[in-house]
Amino acid sequence: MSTVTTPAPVERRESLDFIRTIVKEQTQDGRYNGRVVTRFPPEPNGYLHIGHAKSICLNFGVAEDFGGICHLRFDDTNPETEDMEYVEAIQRYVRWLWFDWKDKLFFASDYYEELYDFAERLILDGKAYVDSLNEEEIRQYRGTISEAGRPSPYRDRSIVENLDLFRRMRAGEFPDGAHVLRAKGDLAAANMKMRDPLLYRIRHATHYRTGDAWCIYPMYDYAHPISDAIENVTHSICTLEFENNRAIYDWLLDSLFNEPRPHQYEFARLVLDYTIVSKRKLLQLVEEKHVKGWDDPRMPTLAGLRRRGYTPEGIRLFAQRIGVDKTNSRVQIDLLESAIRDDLNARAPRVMAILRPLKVTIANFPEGKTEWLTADYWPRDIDKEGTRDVPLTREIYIEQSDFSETPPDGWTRLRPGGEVRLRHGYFLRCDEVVKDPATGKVVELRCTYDPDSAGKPSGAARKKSAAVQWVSAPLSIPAEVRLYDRLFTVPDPEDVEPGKTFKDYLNPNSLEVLQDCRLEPSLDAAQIGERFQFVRQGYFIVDPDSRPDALVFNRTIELKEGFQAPGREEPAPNAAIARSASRATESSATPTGADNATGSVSQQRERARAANPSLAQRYEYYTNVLNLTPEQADVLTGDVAVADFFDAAVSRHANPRALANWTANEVVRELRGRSIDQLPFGGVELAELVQLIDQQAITNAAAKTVFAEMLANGGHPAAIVKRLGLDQSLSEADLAAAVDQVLAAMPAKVAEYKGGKTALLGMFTGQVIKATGGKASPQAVQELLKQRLDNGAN
RNA sequence: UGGGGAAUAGUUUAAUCGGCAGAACAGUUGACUCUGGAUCAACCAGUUGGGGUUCGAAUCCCUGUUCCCCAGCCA
Repeated sequence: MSTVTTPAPVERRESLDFIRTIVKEQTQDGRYNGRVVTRFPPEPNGYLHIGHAKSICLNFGVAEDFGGICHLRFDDTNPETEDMEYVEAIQRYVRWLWFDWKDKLFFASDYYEELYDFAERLILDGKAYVDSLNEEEIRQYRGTISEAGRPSPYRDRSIVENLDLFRRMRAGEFPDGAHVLRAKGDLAAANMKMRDPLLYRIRHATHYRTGDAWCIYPMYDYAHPISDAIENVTHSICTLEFENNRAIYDWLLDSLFNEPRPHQYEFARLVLDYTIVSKRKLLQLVEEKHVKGWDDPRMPTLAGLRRRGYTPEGIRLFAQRIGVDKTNSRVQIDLLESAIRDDLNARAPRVMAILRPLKVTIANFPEGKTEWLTADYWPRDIDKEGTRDVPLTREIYIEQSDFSETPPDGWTRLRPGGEVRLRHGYFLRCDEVVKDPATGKVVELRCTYDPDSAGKPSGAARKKSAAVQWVSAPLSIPAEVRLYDRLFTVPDPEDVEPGKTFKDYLNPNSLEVLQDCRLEPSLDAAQIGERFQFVRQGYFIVDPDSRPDALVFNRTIELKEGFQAPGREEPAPNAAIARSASRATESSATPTGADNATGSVSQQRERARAANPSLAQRYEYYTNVLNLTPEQADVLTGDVAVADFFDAAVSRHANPRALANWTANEVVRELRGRSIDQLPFGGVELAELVQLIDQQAITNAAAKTVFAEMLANGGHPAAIVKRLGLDQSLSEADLAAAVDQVLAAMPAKVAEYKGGKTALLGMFTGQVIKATGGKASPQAVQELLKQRLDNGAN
């Protein structure tokens, strides 16, 4: 049997994630002429892990979905940490996931010359300078999050001097740290990243690709955006912690390139329960021998997962199912495991293996006889065919856990005097239990089989007994089987108690090696990397440690447990405890009632009133005389222009309450940064609109339409109403017709409504109002709808 | 404490214009089964709190709360 070697089709999500939504819009509006170019930009200084898999699936997946391409670019701008070994490993695992970068393999180090030229151009444009402060001084000068930075004394060097210095930096005239190239950003920027970010530093180090050709190296914030632009990337997708860096990204590309240029979008990185992905910590696990290496099957590296037996398809399925969003989240391990099982279920042939053997002698089976029974590789529900023969002999092994002297309720396996089916074979009855007199441990079962029961239905009496796996004692083959459990005992190993480290949460039982396992003989020729389901136990893969006649299997994952045998040790009981504990911590934070508003926006308005007595007076007037709520008055008096707008409205139409609502809710929302007097209409026009509502000349819904029109093009409400034909001239007959038409068009929904789903009334209402062009009044519509629907008249 | 982000079932996520809160995983129950698997069916369960606008709010307005990121010559 060999495992399938083409990617299985992966299920699709029905809706687009926010990145794909953006890409779709932009391909449709032609911004990039329909081009979609993404990139996966690893730094070759470590191994890929499950978190990278999410990013790979996103970047390559988006390209695939929109007929574009994803570049594989190594972001190798730090000579001290990078290595060719990682470059190769990374390529290997991207390919393993079945992704293809075609001929688009790039290295930032190939752009060093170009990058350098752009830097000179920035200098020439007066946008970058050589700073000669040392590292500590630069930190000092940068300020903190609450205080602005100060300009470096070297910030105003002349272009000529900057150019000269920068060229000499390149020429190797200075030692490490003597100078850096910095962008002229904004030292007072609240975004720390914009306080004159470093572009180049001096490093007399040998680069794994460029050797000693360079002694200045670009920083990520400089190299990354320009590399994207050089490659004509359209969508540069990265994780959330780079959100602040986007300001540099945009600043740099706007300085150097024209639209359409690349743009950066950020998504939330994967955080998986019971897993760490920090390079430093992973390295520590390897170096301190908590695991056997980078590809230890307990490691979250792609190397580890592969060796464990996880499939690329399963991992892609997992990525598909967790989706992409900007919410920081923790994914339960079940989601991953379930995806892997789903994939393996359809592709791993079933075989019989005994992990913890219990000897069974079948008393009525002739000594020396071997009966070959035909066994299917696949269960009925899998659409695949294939069989092999398994030998039955007088002495066999079954799983220790399939026998119990004192079984609990609901036990379907073997018990003294009880029966089970030998899978693919006969029924077996346990007649006698043989124990070690010294320990009292069960060492053998004496049984008899029913020679007439092979291949026949179990019958009612035997229906609820299990069908257990077994192997011939003399004809089975030995194997080592390695059982893995989660590496950590807590969901979040990085969330450590004081005085502890993540290593204190290592699961001591994460690996269990079974030496005395017995496999059915068909497994004799199993190849490294082949996957099987050991019936009723889980999915297993042949480990590279295997030698001829000394097979080693890794348990990829257990089958979903439908029944937990009592007495069987649960390896990670702390899991449930830890989980409920973490939940308790989460919910222990009880919201406290807010006394005084301290939000910055409300503070600004308060400050405005404090600074301007006229606003303060108006606040009093609005609350005391016009009877507005404090909240309304607050919003209206935070800005003179807004208050003026409102006053103008009130003087035109004396309904302060309604005008306040419109101003505070609808008008303010549309400002979005601009001042209220930049709107194409004023308070007077708003008042005219409200007056039309008050006079019942138009409905509220129609008023919203008019408002949108005023917003777009200005104009007088009455004129717009006329132009749009929104006068409330809907006759009762017209309304009734609209209602009937809507109901007739949706018989299924009507039935649902009558079945009790009254929430549909809103939907019907909306439909009718739309059908009448906003002319119908909601109250009238709903009254009529209820009449029609509740009378049950058909 | 400044700036930037994010809050929808236990978990990960959907929800065109303001109009039916929909899935998957987990859990529970049942059917089926020569895997206590798979499959099928059903159930459980949700809009971060408080106000407001509206006939109608996850969605709009106001106001709280919580969480994440930023002060590397790392990426």
